[in-house]
Amino acid sequence: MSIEENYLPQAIEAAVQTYWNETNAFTVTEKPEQEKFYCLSMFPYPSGKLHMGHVRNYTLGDVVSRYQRMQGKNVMQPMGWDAFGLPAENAAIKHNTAPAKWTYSNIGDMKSQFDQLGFGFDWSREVATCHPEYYRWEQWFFTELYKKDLVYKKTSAVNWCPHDQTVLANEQVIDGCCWRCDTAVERKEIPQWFVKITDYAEELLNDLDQLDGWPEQVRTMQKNWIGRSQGVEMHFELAAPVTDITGFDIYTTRPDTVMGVSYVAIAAEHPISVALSENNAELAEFRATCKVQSVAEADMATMEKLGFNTGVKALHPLTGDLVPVFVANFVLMDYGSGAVMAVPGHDQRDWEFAQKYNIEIKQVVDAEGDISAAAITEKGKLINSGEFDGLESDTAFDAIAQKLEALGKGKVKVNYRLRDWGVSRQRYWGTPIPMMYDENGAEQPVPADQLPVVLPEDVEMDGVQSPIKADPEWAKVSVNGQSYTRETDTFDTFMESSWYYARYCSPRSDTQMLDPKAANYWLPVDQYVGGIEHAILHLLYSRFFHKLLRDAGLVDSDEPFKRLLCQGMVLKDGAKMSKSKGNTVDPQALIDQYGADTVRLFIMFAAPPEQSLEWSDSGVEGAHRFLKKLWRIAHAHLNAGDVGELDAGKLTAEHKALRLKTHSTIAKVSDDFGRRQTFNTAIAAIMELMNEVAKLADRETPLGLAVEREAISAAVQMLAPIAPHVCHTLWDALGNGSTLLDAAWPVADEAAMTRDSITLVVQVNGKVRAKLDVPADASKEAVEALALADANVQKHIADLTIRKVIVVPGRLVNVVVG
RNA sequence: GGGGAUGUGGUGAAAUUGGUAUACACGCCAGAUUUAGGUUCUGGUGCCGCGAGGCGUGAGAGUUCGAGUCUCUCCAUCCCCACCA
Repeated sequence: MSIEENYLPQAIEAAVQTYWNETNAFTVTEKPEQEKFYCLSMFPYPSGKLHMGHVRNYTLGDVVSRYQRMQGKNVMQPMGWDAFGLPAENAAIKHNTAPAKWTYSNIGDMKSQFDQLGFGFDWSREVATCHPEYYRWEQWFFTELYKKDLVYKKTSAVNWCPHDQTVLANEQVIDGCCWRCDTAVERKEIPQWFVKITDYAEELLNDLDQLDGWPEQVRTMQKNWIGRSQGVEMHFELAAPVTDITGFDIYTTRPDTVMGVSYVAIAAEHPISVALSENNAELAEFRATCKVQSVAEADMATMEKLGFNTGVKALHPLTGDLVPVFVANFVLMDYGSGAVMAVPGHDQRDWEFAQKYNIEIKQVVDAEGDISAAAITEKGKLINSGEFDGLESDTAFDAIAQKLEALGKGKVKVNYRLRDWGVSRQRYWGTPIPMMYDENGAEQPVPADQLPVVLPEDVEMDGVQSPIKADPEWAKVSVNGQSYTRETDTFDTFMESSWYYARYCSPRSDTQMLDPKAANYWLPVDQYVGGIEHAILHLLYSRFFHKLLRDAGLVDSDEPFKRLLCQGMVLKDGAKMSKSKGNTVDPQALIDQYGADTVRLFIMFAAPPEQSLEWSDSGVEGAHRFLKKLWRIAHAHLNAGDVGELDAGKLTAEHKALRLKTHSTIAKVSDDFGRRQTFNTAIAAIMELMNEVAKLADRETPLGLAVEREAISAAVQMLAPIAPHVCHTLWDALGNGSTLLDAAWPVADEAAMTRDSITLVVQVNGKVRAKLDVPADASKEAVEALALADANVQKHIADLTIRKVIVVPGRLVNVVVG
């Protein structure tokens, strides 16, 4: 088959995409006898058009998918839409439309761009999280979790704008004010639904060790987020009861310092603080100032530490000494028990607080440091601690814990930083929470046969209140003759994205959430690709959901994602591409100008996947130039004459050299694709190979053309996952028909890679003084003799004494003189 | 405050197990082809030096025959978490 002389990407790409389309090239089914490979890229939020970050993400996933398919695997690469979320509401208000309409229109646009980029998605498995067929199963699962007591309702603090009468997400609070009306944001306590992720904290932490296909960085971030700490919970009695409260618990990780306690601090929302403020206007005012502080301000840590001395005293659990009780703005109600023991001698924050409020600073641990200048936070030997004197901190931890336990005043306790997952959002564009309330306000899950609770799509947005909250009729429901009121909050959109990877295995099932047979064939995901910004939340919630699905008998694995690749950002002029910075590059314009293959090639070539990628227009030109060169070489080759048999016995030195390059390139590229996932170096190696092909002198003889054919074929196959359209066309032209997708990945021929001689570097005292061609099988002694015989080496040895000669076979000789 | 990443030519980057630092590409310079622009091809391109040679991977020390790579102390940039008791 002949090809056009010029590389015309638009025509080629349209034709190849039509071929894939007509042959359903990426539709897959379970084939138990074939090894499967599930390659998943994080589904996008349908925000409008594709940006470069999307292109990078999905090109990576597509390259891995196509490579694995050429390894003979049954590859599933699905795609869908993370369709619920706040931006749709804002866009709907701005464009005076409904969120659903805006979302579906964006999905159409983005899908067409995906097709233009040549991504091999199995569209028969497409899901959109805003479809009732999808979210009904999430609602069903939530009611199942409710029955298992893994879901509960609790009053919890949110950011509240008193002017707009609405809840704000953390990112909508700007400098403590509402992003929309600039009113100061308050903390408000409202009832919300929670899922008990803390029940799985231990397993989520321990199973991180299994995830050896995950970046260490992500595992560390999750570990820190879960934040396991081992400490002691201990009880303090109040000297006199406050209303009916006689005492309280504190949590500490340093029970060894307990003899240094000189005050205790409780949170502003602590029951004792609440009770005392009833009759104490000053305290009530202090609590109010704490309340104004936003829940999410990043500068909380540096905020001034304020305390209020309540005048109330508590009894030290071991000495019985009276210690003052402070209400402090830095104590968090929802960590530990909302109260802390303060040891100014050995905790810097307590030390500063004690300085400020003139509280005694006792030293009870002997370690390096000056207690009059700063707290001594190092561990050491206990002093001034009565019966515990002389014990090391770690031993003292156990001794003091035992003593407290014996006295019934404390016990060892593990605490997690991780909190239960609050899933209620007071917004419209999300999955309705499938709960309802009777006349008495008692909660009840919506029965399975009443699901889904459908979110109305034809609505008008007023910009303040959710349409399902604004319409009193929507919430009215009658079940078995009983009247109920529906929950009008919707789920956090992380709920939908926590299980979509599993739904892809049986996306059309309308009788169950997952078909376990399909799910257990495809799961776990073999390769997950997405942004590092999801390192904690999405990936932790998905891991949690997978364990919930497992415990519901729907999947039989413990973890959802075997191998994880987090791609870096796309930068321009050193900054992340973003609309607000005005430094974006529109992928569509590039596809129109150069074709999808050039865009894909550049983005894979410019940097390794996990590093940030600096955009360069001239770099794109370079990628395009390479594809043109590949085309030109192939075109010339096809017009050069008949290709003969590749008879290894008749090869010239030039032929052998090119075959050596071809097969060592195959070996390198295979390793780069499979093990290292460094596609940039793989492309560089293929470029080197083509540079060698271009220099080939014998392009007339059948044997020379056979050697060239071998090199070009290998290059086309290895480049196929990255630039699939041009490679499909060239592969066809080389006489293979439309078989590239399933063409077996080339295998390096060891015989072609054997060298007769190798170049050896000779150093004198670590400096290169000569390069020698030596027979590949030369002995160490022979190599050493050859190296020492070299004139330039001799010159540098001169009359110095040879102390040592180091021979690294195949690499170098280092002569040490002195 | 805690955790992590990164730092190499004019630029993006490579060097995988401690063994020739700068592969591949961009840019630039020179030449060839072309009426010209574009395209394509060839050669050159870390710094100092006429040269022999010397220097060179953020800075400084250390281990080693040998360090971009390992250890320690700094510096800079970026990211994440952050009053977590």
